[in-house]
Amino acid sequence: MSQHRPPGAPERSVAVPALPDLPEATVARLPEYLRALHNLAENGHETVSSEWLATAAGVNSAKLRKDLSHLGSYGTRGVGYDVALLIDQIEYVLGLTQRRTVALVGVGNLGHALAGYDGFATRGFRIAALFDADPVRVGEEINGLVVRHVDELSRVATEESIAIGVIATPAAAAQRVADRLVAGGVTSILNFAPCVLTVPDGVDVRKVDLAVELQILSFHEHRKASLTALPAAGEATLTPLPGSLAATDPQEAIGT
Amino acid sequence: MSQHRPPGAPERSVAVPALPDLPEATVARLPEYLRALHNLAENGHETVSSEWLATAAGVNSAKLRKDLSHLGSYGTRGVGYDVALLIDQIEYVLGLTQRRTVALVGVGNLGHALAGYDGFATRGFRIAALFDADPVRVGEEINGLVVRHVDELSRVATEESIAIGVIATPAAAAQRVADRLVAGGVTSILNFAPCVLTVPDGVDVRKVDLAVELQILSFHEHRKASLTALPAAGEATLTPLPGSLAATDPQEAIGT
DNA sequence: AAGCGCTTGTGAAGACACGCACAAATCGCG
DNA sequence: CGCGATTTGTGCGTGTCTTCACAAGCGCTT
Ligand SMILES: NC(=O)c1ccc[n+]([C@@H]2O[C@H](COP(=O)([O-])OP(=O)(O)OC[C@H]3O[C@@H](n4cnc5c(N)ncnc54)[C@H](O)[C@@H]3O)[C@@H](O)[C@H]2O)c1
Ligand SMILES: NC(=O)c1ccc[n+]([C@@H]2O[C@H](COP(=O)([O-])OP(=O)(O)OC[C@H]3O[C@@H](n4cnc5c(N)ncnc54)[C@H](O)[C@@H]3O)[C@@H](O)[C@H]2O)c1
Repeated sequence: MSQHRPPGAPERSVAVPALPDLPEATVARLPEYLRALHNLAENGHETVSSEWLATAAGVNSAKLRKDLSHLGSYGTRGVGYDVALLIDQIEYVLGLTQRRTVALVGVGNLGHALAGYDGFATRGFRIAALFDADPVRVGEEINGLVVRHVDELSRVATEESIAIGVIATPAAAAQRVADRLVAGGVTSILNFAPCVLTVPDGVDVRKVDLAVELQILSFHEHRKASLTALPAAGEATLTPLPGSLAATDPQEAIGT
Repeated sequence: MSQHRPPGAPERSVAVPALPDLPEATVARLPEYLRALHNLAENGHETVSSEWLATAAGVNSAKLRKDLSHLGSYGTRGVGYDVALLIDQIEYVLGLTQRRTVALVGVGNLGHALAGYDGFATRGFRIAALFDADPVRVGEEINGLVVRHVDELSRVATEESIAIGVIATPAAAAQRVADRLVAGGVTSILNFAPCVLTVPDGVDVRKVDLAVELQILSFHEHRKASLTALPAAGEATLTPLPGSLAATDPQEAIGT
């Protein structure tokens, strides 16, 4: 995650937009803009105002304009943005002009759903390989791809130039899988297992955790309830230490 | 999302922590701490230092201490935090002392995986109902729950006091489903469909979009590549506007 | 060709988040 | 009983993100 730049490189201003240093918050919103733009393009719109696009993406219009201004000035005052041009710009910046290959590890419950998901293909990615450790699963064909054994992971990742690894194994196996991905030269990982991964510098990890999302929602539920029901002492029947709820997570302990 | 508090209420310091106003960033990290704490508890640890817990949760220790300090002072200087106590505190704040009921709408590819996921139960939630629009799917039994028709959604949501709705339908159907959830009194929604939902004030929506995550990773890949390969003009063979890549998303246009 | 309405791009201010660094507190030991 | 080792809780400087508000630019109309 080192954000340094070699001070020797004199920042030669090529004709290419040359990958400006986008704020991370902006990067996280660009995909949303892109999706909204594709919708507009399908509906035959050729231009769109920041107000419109912002609404479609669910953000403030000033924020959207500032985000887009970081890519360069591709809007026309008094008119708006050219939809097709903007799509190309954002896709270029996001690196979607070359379709990235994805390896999916862990073809269980969730993995099956992901393997069969058409959203990969339609949004710029290609699943190039599936892996699992279960001998029963290895060899199975899903969507035209044969599940390989995870022992082949590093080798295949290198051979097929896998760009992104998706981990859908139990948490206990996730770190091992991540290590193998890294060994295979993968520098981007999307982790669905509820655990923290340790990876070398230069490798990006993003995590999607269903339970985290639900618990955040739960907090707000709790808050809303305590605001409306406080005067009547509604939910405040606290039960300070109600034993232990749930706990025992089958997904083994932290191995450190 | 109105963050106001009635200025009349004199902030009576009850025995209950009384739901402090947590920064949103803190709320988003609490579930991660909770998971790490459960791991520690399973391994028999009774106390933990901020340093340890921070590492396990993948954050800076000062940040962790500040986060926890917002819940009140439950640590002991020179010793650390009592694991069991902290678990109870965080679960209380997150509103997990009462197990929240979840309704899952859209039992397709992804929905099946979610319905069969044990992470709901082990992390404080209970799936109370499944819904789908496809007559073939309605009636199917998954994990002891019968799939109901989505027309029953509002009614059942009210009857069963559903706290959280999870949307796993195609994007084109998501807004309609959200409307029905809201009509049934649901005030928290987790949306897996790639679209923006419009909901009344007081209803919280969180979105999980696989493609967004991948595209963010793609950006960083692109960036890493352009940094290392720039001097040799590696990937910089730009092809400024390479026609249109992919596009045509089968998931219908924005219905506004 | 000038005016007018519309929309972009951005300066500035405020809000929020982060992380260092240290004082205050606690424990264990001699 | 006092001291040193340890760890929490937090004040503060710094940087990032958001939002407002408006000047500058564009095209259309007259
Ligand atoms: N199912 C869901 O809806 C869901 C939702 C959110 C998160 N998750 C998380 O995703 C992960 C997978 O969930 P699931 O429900 O698919 O579990 P699962 O048990 O159905 O599937 C896990 C798969 O990983 C394989 N596996 C185990 N060890 C492996 C290894 N070392 N290398 C390669 N493959 C290995 C197993 O053979 C199995 O096929 C879990 O960490 C879970 O917590 C699941
Ligand atoms: N499959 C994945 O791995 C994956 C990953 C990320 C996001 N998603 C998103 O999740 C959603 C579901 O994906 P999927 O692969 O499960 O699709 P799917 O087509 O397999 O399942 C969709 C289900 O929703 C049902 N449905 C359709 N309209 C409905 C309505 N009005 N009310 C109730 N149910 C309705 C369908 O009958 C079907 O069973 C999509 O929006 C997809 O983009 C899927």
